[in-house]
Amino acid sequence: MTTILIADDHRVVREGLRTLLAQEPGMEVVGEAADGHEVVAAARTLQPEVIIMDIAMPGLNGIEATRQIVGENPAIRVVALSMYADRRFVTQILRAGALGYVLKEAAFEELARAIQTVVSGKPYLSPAVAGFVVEEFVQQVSPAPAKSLALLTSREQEILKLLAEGMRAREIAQELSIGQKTVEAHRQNLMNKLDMHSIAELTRFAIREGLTTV
Amino acid sequence: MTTILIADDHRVVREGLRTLLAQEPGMEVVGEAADGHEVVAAARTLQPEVIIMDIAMPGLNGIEATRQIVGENPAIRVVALSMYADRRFVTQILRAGALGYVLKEAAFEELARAIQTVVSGKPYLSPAVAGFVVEEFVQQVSPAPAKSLALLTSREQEILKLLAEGMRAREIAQELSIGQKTVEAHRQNLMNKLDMHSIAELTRFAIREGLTTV
DNA sequence: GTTGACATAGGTGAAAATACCTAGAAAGAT
DNA sequence: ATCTTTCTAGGTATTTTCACCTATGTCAAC
Repeated sequence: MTTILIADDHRVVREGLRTLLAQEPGMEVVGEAADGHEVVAAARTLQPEVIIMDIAMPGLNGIEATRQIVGENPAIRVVALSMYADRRFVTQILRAGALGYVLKEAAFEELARAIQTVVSGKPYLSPAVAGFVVEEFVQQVSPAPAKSLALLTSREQEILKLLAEGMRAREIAQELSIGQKTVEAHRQNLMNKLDMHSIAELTRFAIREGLTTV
Repeated sequence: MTTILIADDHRVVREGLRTLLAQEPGMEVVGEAADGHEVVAAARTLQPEVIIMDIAMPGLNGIEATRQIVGENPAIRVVALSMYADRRFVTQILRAGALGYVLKEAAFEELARAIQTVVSGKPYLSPAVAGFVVEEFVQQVSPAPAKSLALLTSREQEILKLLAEGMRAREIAQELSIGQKTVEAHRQNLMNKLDMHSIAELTRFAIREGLTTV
């Protein structure tokens, strides 16, 4: 019996997956988690064989959660379940220790196959993302270093969130009761840390990391 | 027997919902759709009593799809199933003709209750979003008019996509082999159409509308 | 055939973003 | 105790955004 932990911030999605998995012979859902911190804790106590991991979760995202979980117990197999066939997500979560990457556009049958594959220790990638891995292998492309929220201080995250919501430096300064120059300094610092150079990039990053929603 | 059509661009989510609904007595899933155009067509041929409608779908989004479907057949009850408790989404899709609004964070049991409620012609809103409607009722706030991609020309959509991906006006001009001033004019025009005033807002809009991904 | 929408592009000006610099106060770590 | 980090904020300069204006050629609609 393969024990499975489901991590996704949408309860309806968790319940749907749990019901589908209940119909798979040999698979048993032993727990659910709604954010990154929960899944790290649940992995520690439940010691599941497989974790189905959503990437976009509030708080700690799926990539960081995977890094921590696999760091603690490399025997746990993580299957990333993502909305996006984005090369950065694929490379980042694989480097963080995930063995599988399945798109939400895929059929459930593919997810089941991925689970069966990773329990035997072999990787499984959705066809649409397998190409990225091959490309990087062939081209010896050094993947973009993983940028994550963990690089930012809490104040910087706060500034980033407000920037991504469309506020100007002056407005943020008023909101937080600090000087406009201070906000600009924070913005510059976090841009340097993330190696980003425009509000558009910051906005996308903030959404990816769950700091704000679209 | 309540006939149900599921519209969501993620196949795993559709299958999960279908399985969960199959266990509800008196409910029958008669079809699925993966984007807005599909659901409009499916609604016409299948004539379901209820449509579970994801808001963020490629092509035609859930709000526009709802507007068209309810415009054709007001007897069809639409339950919006959304990731976001965003007041604009709530007001827009309700004005487009949806009767229900359920968050993906909600339990499946709540979705089932919403379906039962709307088949009897009564609205159902997740508690987290009901407040918006009450507020607008109380304050007599005129809701922000629905902004959609349909307002923009194809050239404007192209510019918007590139802006949202972090490119500057000068870079876009080079990319499209037109003048920087032209790009700026397009940007200004689409900002006026959408009543938005910053790159951050445009970026979020572009992601919401599926022009680009995070 | 005139009207209107669109893509193109130029001018002007204020505001904001981007990118550097320095620097002090406070808090935490080795 | 010293060092580092963080938050704070000021200076300076360049580039970009944002918000108006006008204007021309094209093309489809009426």
